Order: sequence, then C-alpha cells, then structure tokens
Amino acid sequence: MATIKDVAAEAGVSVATVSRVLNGKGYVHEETLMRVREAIEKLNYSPNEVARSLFKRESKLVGLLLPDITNPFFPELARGVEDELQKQGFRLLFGNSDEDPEKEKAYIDTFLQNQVVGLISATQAFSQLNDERPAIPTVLLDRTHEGSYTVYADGIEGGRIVARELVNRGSHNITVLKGPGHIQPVQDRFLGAVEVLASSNVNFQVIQMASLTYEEAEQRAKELFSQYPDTDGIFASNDITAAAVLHEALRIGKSIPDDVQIIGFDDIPMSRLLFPALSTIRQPVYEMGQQAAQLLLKLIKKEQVIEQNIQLPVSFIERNTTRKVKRNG
Amino acid sequence: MATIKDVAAEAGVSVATVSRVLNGKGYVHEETLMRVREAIEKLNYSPNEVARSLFKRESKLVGLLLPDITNPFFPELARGVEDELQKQGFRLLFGNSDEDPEKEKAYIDTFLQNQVVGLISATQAFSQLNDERPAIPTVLLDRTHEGSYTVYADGIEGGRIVARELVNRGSHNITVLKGPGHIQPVQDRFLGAVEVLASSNVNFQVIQMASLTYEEAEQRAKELFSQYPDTDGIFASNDITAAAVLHEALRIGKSIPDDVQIIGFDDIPMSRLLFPALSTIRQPVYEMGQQAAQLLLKLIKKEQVIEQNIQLPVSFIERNTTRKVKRNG
DNA sequence: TTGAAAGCGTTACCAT
DNA sequence: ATGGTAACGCTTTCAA
Repeated sequence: MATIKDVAAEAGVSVATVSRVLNGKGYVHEETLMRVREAIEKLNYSPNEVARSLFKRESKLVGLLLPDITNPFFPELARGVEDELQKQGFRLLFGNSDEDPEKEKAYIDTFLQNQVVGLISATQAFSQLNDERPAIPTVLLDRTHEGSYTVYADGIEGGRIVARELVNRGSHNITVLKGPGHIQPVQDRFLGAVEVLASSNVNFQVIQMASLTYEEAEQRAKELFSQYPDTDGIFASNDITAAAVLHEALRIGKSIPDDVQIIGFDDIPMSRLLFPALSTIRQPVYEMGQQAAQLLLKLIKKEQVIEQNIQLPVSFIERNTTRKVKRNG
Repeated sequence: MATIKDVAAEAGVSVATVSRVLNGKGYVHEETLMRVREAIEKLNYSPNEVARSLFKRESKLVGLLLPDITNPFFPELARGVEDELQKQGFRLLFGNSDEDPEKEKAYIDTFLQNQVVGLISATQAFSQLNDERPAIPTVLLDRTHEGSYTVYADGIEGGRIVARELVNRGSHNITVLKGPGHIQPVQDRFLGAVEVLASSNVNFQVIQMASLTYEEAEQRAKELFSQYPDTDGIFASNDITAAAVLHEALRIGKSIPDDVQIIGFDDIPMSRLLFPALSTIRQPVYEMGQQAAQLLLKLIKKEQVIEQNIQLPVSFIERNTTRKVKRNG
C-alpha cells in the first residue's frame, strides 16, 4: 500500500501539500495539483482511514446494534440505516446482541474503541443503560428512553386501529396476545388496543407472552383456542406471532377469517405470503431506519435538531385474515 | 477518554510498562503490575484500537459484503459469520452491494482503508473481480471462483434430490424455473435437476428467470400455468420463487400438492409458515456462515488450511407441497 | 503557495 | 524489570 509519503516523493512535493490536495483545503498551485493528482493515480494511492481517524480522534464509522438480524423485522431497518449513511460515506460496524447486556456492552465498548462517530441501537438493554451512556451521538431505533433521541412507530395508534378494525369487521369476542411489557413500542400497541376495546361493546381477554417468538406463540395459540374457544378475533402483537396463530387455527379446522379474524403487527415481508395473506399494521420500517440515520447525521454534524423524538405513522394493511367491511350504499 | 499516558502517569510508570501489562508480554514486576491495573481501573481506561491498528497495520475488523440483507437467505448467513468471528474478538464492517459493481468497489475500498484483516463476500461481482484482488485473506460465501477460498452448499446434489423427489412422488410433467446462469450455486441446482430428469421417464421443460425475485416469479408463474397447464411438478430454484408459484397456483384453483407438487430451495424461515408449508431443500445457512468465518480466521492466522473449497451437504425437507411417498410393505 | 515538524495513541526496540 | 524513543500514516499549525 502506497502512503502519503510515496505520493509526495513521486510528485516531488511535501506530504503537507499532498494532504492539502487530498482534503481540498489550503492553497495549492494549479500545476502542483496536477503533479500530485498524477502521482496519486500512478501509485493507486488511497488514504489510510485509520491514520486519519487517529489524528482526528473520530472515524467515518457508525455502530449499529440490533437484537437479532435474523428476526425478519430488522433487515429492512438495517438497510434503511445503511443506505442513508452510505450516501454520506459512513460505514457500519454491526453487531447482534440478542438483548444480552454482556454482549451488548462488549459491542459498544469495541465500537467506541474503534472511534465510531455515532451509535444507533434497536436493543432494549441499551436504552436502559442510563448511566455511563457513551458521550457520542446516539439514536434509539424502535425503542424509547427518556432523554434519548429516538425514532419509532406510533404503537398506540396501531393498537387502536387493530381493535377498531376487528370490531368494525364483526368480532365480538377478542383475544389479544400481549407482548413483553418492558418493550415500550410493544406495550403501546397493547395500550392502544385496550383503550378502544374497553370502550367498545365487545368481550375481550388478554394472554401475556414473555417473548414474541414463533415458538412461544405456537404454545400460546393452543392455549388460546382451548381456553377461549369462542374467540372470533385475535390481535397478535406482531406478525411472527400472528403466523403461528394462523397456523394453529388452520390446523384445528377454523375457517379464516370467517370463524376468526387475525391481525398482526409490523408487516414483515412474509406476511403477504402467508395463506390466507395476513392483515396487519404496517410500520414504515425502512423509513424508520433512514430517519434514524438522518437524525444521527445531524447530531454528528451538530446541526440543529428540531425534534428529539420522531414518531412515524402506521397504517392498516387489509389482506385476507380479516373480513371485508360492509360498505354503505 | 483516558490514554495510555494518563494511565502511566497515574501509576507512576512509563507508557512502555503499561503497554507491557496491556499485552501481557515482557517482564513486569508483580507490584508494578498491580499499580498499573489499579490505574487502569481507576481511569476506566481501554486501549484505542485505532492507534493499535495504525501501528500494527491491521485491525480486528473483518469486512462482510452481502448482496442484500433484506433477502431472507442472508440474515442467517450473516449471523453465522458474526457469531464465529465475535468469539475471537473480531468485529464486522458490513455492507450491502445490491450486486452493483460500483457500490461493491466502494465498500471494498473503504474496508481496506480501514485496514480490515479479512473479507467475506457473498456477492457475485466480487467473485468475478479477478484482477486487483485485495491482498488480504478473503473467502467467498455461497459463491465460487476459481482459485478462491470458498464455502458453499452442494447445489448439484440439491438439484438431483429435487428431481428425484418430484419423480418419486408421482410428477410426470415437470417445469423447472431456472435461475440466472452466472451464479454458480444456482446453476448447479439446475444442472443436478436436469441430470436426473433427463434420465427419468418424465416430460420436463424449463423457464429461464433473470432473477430469483418474488416479483419476477409472480410473472413467470402466470406464464407457467398458461403455457404448460399440464405441469404437475415444479422446481422453483429458491423459496421466494416457490412462494410466488404457490400463491399463483392457489389463486387459479390448483390443489397443492394433489394437482401440482412444488419444491423450493434454501429453506428460508418463511417456508414452513407458508400454507401449505413448503417442501424444500435445506442449505445449512448458519453453518455456512460459521465455516466461512472459521476458514477466514485460519487464513488470517496463517494456519494450515486443508481444503480451499468447503462444500456443505443439503437435505430434503418434506413438508406439504409434495405428496406422501408410498411406502412398501 | 509550500514545507517542516508536532502530535494523534499505540507498540517494540534498544538501553539501562 | 523498566524507560526512552522511533515509528505507524495522517492533518494541521506555523513560518517562510
């Protein structure tokens, strides 16, 4: 690898001059500029980012911390983040924490040791780590925490919509599979749904889940249908859960959506491929990633940030696990 | 951030000594050791990886290049790679290239500028980039290229299995949706299938696809059923394609698997959630990621590498888009 | 307009 | 057993 010295020697100038043309700052004679450019070309030189980072005490790297990229919700988030950051020449240092605080700390530490300029985290542990928060720009994604910069979707409204749609489409006996309460956006969905359900003229019951995984959902789905056989509407808290419920419902011979309506949450790519295709609440996941990246970029550049918390709207995606609503006229 | 100098001052020793205890090499008195440890503790010091990288001319970073993490095949791959690398303290610099050579080059360049110690790539363009291949350890994942280190699944055998299973389970008129020929592992599936089909007593036809995307597959599926209405067995080349075909088949009223059997390839997580659940060929994706990481680690440490190409076995996952095979007895 | 030199935080060599 | 110091490749004063 050629260094700046090689280029300087080749061009017959000092390294300072080369540095100037590299960074396009300071005066440099037209002719010298040419010579340097040629030398760079000839030696196929490109600057060592590590040396740069060392001097500037910051890199062009951003740390991205996810619970688990294997969960279908996250790839698009990550893509949104990456695409946005990439435009400005930033690269991603990437890690999955499995929500394990140890792993999480290990990742954050090494990210910091590598002098990342910013951090984006979609993990719960991180958002709770209040003390000893790294002194670099940080944005929480799909998580919230008092005093932090955050980007998330409107869970409350999402929950409300689910309840409304279920009720409007004729469910009278609704079961909601409630996700873990310590994850705020998930809790919000629940709150929104209950708010509407409580003021509607329907029965409803809630089953508490420790995690929103397929495995647990399979189990809970069985309980659901044996414990509440009259259920004719289900809010599944996320699409993975909904898929498990749907599978179980079909297995025991329920007709969907005629016997039971099901609504998920997230609109992960698989949802439209289920059969029947899953009605769900769409979070603008890719956009959430983008927004988080944009917010972080502003923070890094110390630009004025108007809103510390960015809430994105959700929308109902009508597919085939809900009945058609009767139109008037 | 405290530096090694601060620690030295705090402990009343020289930076050289601190460096020695940090790296556990060279002599250092028991008592001095203690003092230094205390100073480190007290100042909450951790070494600057960037400075280390600069001096050593290599980092603890590995570059991972993927076509698109949003494609459900890749998250598990990435996880396999990460988990394995993480054990040894390596971190991932991560990028999606969309198979765009420009983007690809940009990522590789910056990875190199950040002095990654190794590269893992699952992109096609990269494997073709023969000249000017970076002089650092590199392994190709799910791609092959003459002279490179590679990890991939046995596509040929996979193709054979698909053909055999389709035939054994009673299909007589088989359509294969062939993926892009320039991706070797995809081409292999095709070759394997044709090998068996050609020597079987069945009809078969092939439809060429430019990409294995859902969008194109939806289109091709329509052509398939109108052009070859007698098709009673389909090899879909990957699970995404299979999902699209399945959807279309159901839509036009085919009974699956009675009228038409469908077999996919990959066994992405969604496959078992489709309805009917998709029969497919399972690639050990997570393990492929691990193996690639292990191979890279060996390369980095200049350990003896026995096989330059690691081929992993595939297996048939019987679900509900294929008929039950008749058992003798 | 250009160059010399200091310094970013480490490590490793050479003395002592 | 310990310390001084050059070096890694770059940027940025400061002086010329």
